[in-house]
This record gives sequence, structure tokens and C-alpha cells, in this order.
Amino acid sequence: MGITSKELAELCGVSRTTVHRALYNTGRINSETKSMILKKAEEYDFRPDLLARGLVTGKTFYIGVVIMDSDNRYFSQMLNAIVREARKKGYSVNITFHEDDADIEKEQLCRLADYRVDGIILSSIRKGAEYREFLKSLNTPVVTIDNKVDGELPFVGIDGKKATYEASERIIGKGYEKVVLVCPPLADAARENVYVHEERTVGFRQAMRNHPNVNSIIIDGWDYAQKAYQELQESSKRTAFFCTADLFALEIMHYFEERGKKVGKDYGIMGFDNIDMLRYISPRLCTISNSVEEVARNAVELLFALMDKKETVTERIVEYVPVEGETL
Amino acid sequence: MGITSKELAELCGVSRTTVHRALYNTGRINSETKSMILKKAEEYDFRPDLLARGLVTGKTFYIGVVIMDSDNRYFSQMLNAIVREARKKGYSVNITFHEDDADIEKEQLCRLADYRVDGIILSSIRKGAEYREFLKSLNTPVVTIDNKVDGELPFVGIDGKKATYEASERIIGKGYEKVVLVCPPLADAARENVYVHEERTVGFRQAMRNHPNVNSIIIDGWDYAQKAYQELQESSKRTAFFCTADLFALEIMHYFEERGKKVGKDYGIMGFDNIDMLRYISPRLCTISNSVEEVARNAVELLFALMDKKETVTERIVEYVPVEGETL
DNA sequence: TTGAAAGCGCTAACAG
DNA sequence: CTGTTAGCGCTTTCAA
Repeated sequence: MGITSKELAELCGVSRTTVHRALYNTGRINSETKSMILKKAEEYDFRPDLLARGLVTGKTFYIGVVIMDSDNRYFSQMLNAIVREARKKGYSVNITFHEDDADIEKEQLCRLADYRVDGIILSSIRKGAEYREFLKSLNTPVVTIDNKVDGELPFVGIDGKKATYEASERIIGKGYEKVVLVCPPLADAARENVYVHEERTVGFRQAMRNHPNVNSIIIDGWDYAQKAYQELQESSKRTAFFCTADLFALEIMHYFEERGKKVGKDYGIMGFDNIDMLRYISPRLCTISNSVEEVARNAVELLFALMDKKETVTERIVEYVPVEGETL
Repeated sequence: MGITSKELAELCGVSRTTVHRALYNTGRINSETKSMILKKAEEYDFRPDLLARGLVTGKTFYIGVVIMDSDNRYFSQMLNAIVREARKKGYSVNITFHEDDADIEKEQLCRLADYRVDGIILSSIRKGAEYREFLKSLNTPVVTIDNKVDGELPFVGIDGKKATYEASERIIGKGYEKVVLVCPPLADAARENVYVHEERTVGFRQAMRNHPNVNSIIIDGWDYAQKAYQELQESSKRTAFFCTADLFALEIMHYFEERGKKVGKDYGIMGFDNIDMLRYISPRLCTISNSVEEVARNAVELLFALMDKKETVTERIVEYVPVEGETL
């Protein structure tokens, strides 16, 4: 921190107002005094205190991001895209993690609002009208991603139901006699927001109704790898596992490989997300790209539109892309 | 944003000072007025404006982080650990990326300082006395990680030279007749900071001097995969590739696999970093854990110590851990 | 074309 | 035990 605008004004022998005018081209100013001030500002490396500016203008040029964490590859890719996108518009990012804890999420949101970020991007684990009201009470534009908190709130994501429906059909088209959907615990659905995975489950169920002779099972719970293994052992049917996240698929492949099961031969598997590390995994996992970068880009864009109050459409559904692989 | 402390004071029929005392237990206060104020504060959901507080106290409870990006798995793990660690102490994180661009790095550092973050963690691409002076001019505690900008500046990292030396010996111990070190372009070393990789190169060279009959080669440049492939093709010697980052190793394995070369059989390979996605890669990559979490934890800790001005030791060398795998 | 003065919302020194 | 006052560093009327 160097010099303040007051000190700069004294050095120049003018008032702070004049300094301000010179620096930001606001109002009429004598061009000589202006260049003199600019020269001095340069010389003393004057840089304004951004807190003070934020306090008075009410704009901080920060956006807040609340996500699970950046351990999860999906979120770190998301974060990367958000930061880049924000920087293009002169914004920085305050990043916070809720770590799958509803209280932390709320606390972090408050903190961001209290720091007067200009807008927030939120991948929530909560939902419902009450929470919507809380979000509104922050008095800060919020765009939700991934999980839909409430129909009224701005949202960016993909149509997971449709994606899963189509993918299920694709799997069945390959001749599998048994399809196992693998997702995180849905039991808490009433309390926590597992929208993304719920939606994917719905698409799966819908597709399976078209094929009553195909055996379909849903596994949820964090011991999914063991459960999946049991399913494979217990039946002689050609079995495919459809995971609602790539990471689950990778875990299962890992678990199965340790037990001598060959993907493609002993079982088929498909993921969801198309996280970037798949590049290094072989065989190439069949999956669905949910276009993280696109979601991020759209979320930032929508947020800026809301901040400028020039947007009424509050939902943006981004296209997913089926990704061919060698695991089906 | 709800009510301000001034409004709260009016609602309670007291002065702002009294409100302040009630909320933060500072100074004597009548317990009745106190509970009355707390009740009202609760009722109206009073939360202080953190910008204003920061402006007057000079503390924002934010730390700034400047890293490459969060696309790189190493950095996203790092970031995750930093955010978690900071939160424990009631701090949030302002995250910015320099994207391998020296000007952006400088710009982001200024911005953070101008926002009065209480401290900065920096993985720089620059180095030297001039830059050190710039960092000092920010008047904000800075801890450098990964790349050592200057001997005088606080630094947290591992002893990469020693790690590489030992690992090279380990590789040679396996009977390889040719060892190829793979690292990013070192040509720019004079201008940019590639400290991490330079250091690793030094350790490699040192080890190779002990074994004059082993053929040793260094590859740098972004077309390393092709170059590595050439090296393998051109010689009939048992060859191992030692990469200064896991990602390079994964790229090479990927590239070689596409061309029918079997790891373990046709060549040996080793990485550096032990990034978490290795968990899903098989065969298990031999590597060296540089303990990202440990580095992050130490960096945050050191930063807090500097902020409290109760630390004079400014360098912390964290232990690396050799990780056994199946690729040598 | 320039300056004086007020105010953003908070904390902190000093009186009473 | 409580209130008055000043000030953080900036922007923004309003007046000269």
C-alpha cells in the first residue's frame, strides 16, 4: 500500500476532487493539471484503496462462488472456468466451499453478502421455498448451478433427465440384459438437495419402463462399489453399470480390476460428466459431457445480466454431449 | 444486506457505541441493555458490513492466493487445502490465476493488496531481487510456494533436488541402461521461474554423474511426448522416463499406449507429485509425493505467523515421500 | 475549472 | 455504564 488520494492531492497542491477527476476523466479539468497529476500518481505509484471505493460505490467487482470443494474434479474445472470468465470482465472471485454441509453453506453465503460481493454463483445442497427466501434476503444476485434450489431462482444446468433417458436407451441398445444405476444416497433427498442425481434417476426409470424384460436396479449409498460387485457376482446376465458421475465409474472400475473383472468383457460401464482426467484413463470411459465450461460461462454471463438488471429469463439449459468410449 | 448498526442503535434507543459493546463484549455494559440489544439484533438479523469494518480496522480476514490455474490438478488440490485451512482460522480466500503470464501475476498481486487482504500465498513464475522488491512494496505478508522467487522471501516447498537425486538412483537400481528426464522448457529459465523443474534437473544430473555407463538424456519442450517416443525407438537399451510432473508421465503413457508400447515391458516410467487422480490410473505410476496438503498447511500456517509478526524463520521444507508403483 | 463538505458503515479514543 | 466525536479512504453532490 502506498500513498492515499489525499496525500497525492497534497503533493500536487490540489484537492482530492481534482485528483479524482484527473484519474477517472470525470468532469472538466485543465489538461495541464491533469497530466501533472497523472505524472505524480505514476511516480508515487498511487493505487486506490479498493475497500474504501467499494464502501462508497456499493460495487466491489467481486463475485462469490460457493461450491462443494475443489477436490472434486468437476468443481475444480468449474471454478477454473468461472475465474477466467470473471477476469475477462474485470472481476475477481471469492471462493468458498460448503463441504456438503448445509450450515457452512449458509454461513459462507452470508459472509459473501456481508463483504458486498456483486453477485454469487451457488452450487447448493439445499432447496425449497424457505431457502429461496433466505437467498433473496441476501439482496445479492444469485445464480444457482447444478442443483435447482427453487423454480423461481436463476439456474444454469443441463437437462439431466433427458440425457440419462437417452443414455439408458443407448446402453440397452447394446444388448445388456441388466442395467444398474449407481448414484449417491437419495435417502436424504427430502432434506438435502441431490437434484442432479435425482433427475438422472428419473430419466433412467423412464427409459427402463420401455424395456420390461431388461433387469434394472438402482444402487445408492457410499458403499456402491461393493454393492455393484455383488450385483455382478449374483447374476449371469450381461450387466452394465450406469453411474451418475464419472468418479463413481472410475471407483468401480478400480474396484473391479483389483478383483480381476475386465471392463468390456465381464461388464459394461458408463459415467456422467466427462471430467478431464478421463483423457488418461484407458479404456476410454463412455460418458456424457455436461459441458462444465459452458455451464460456467453461462452462469457468469447470466449473473452479470442480473447484476445489470437487464435479464428476465432466469433459466439457461446447456446442451450435453454424449461421449463415445470403449466401456460398453 | 439488512440493517446497519446505526439503525439498530436507533431501534434500541442507544448509541452505536453501546450497540458495538453489546455485540462484541468490549468494555462495561449493563447486562439488561446488552440482552435487549442482542435480542433486537437477532430480530432484525443485523450483520455488520465487512467492507466498512475492514476499512477501519485494516484487517479483512481474507487471504489472497495466486496460482497458475485450477485446471492443473496439482493446483486444485493445493487450493482445496488452502481454503480448508484458512476457514479453520476464520479466513476466506480470494483466488486468482496468473495463467503463466507474468503481467497478470503482477496485476493480480496488486489487486489483492489494494483490497487489503491480510496475506498472500503465491506460486510465482517470476524470480529475482527486483521482483522481491516489488513483492515487499505491496506491504502485505507474502509466502511463496513451489517456486522460490528469492532466498530472502518466505518459502514453503520440498527439497526437489534431493528427491530427484534419490529417485534417479532408485531407477538406475532397477537396471535401466538409459534414463530420460522429461521436463517443461528450461530455455526461459533466465526470464521465468521454473525453479521447481530446474531443481529437479539438478538432482537428476547429480545422480547420473555417479553412473557414467548409464545413458542419460534430458528432454524439454512441449512436444516431449513425441521426443520421448523417438528416444525409445532409436535405442535398444532398457529405457526409463523420469518426468518432473505426473501429468507429463500420464501424457507419455497415453501417447505410447496409442502406439502399442507397453509400460513395464517396453519402457519404465516415473512421475513426480503424486496427484490424486493416479488412484484411477493403472498400472499404478511410480512417483514421489510432494505432499501438496502439507505444503498448503504449512504455507497457511507460516503466513499467519508472519501476519502476527511472530515468526522469523521464513523457510519450511516439507518432506516428500517416494511412492511405489508398477511402472518401473 | 476547481474546491469544500458530506457520507458510505464501521471502530476506537476520549469524555462524561 | 453510556454517548460524543473523529476518522478509515474513497466518491459525489453542490457551490464557488
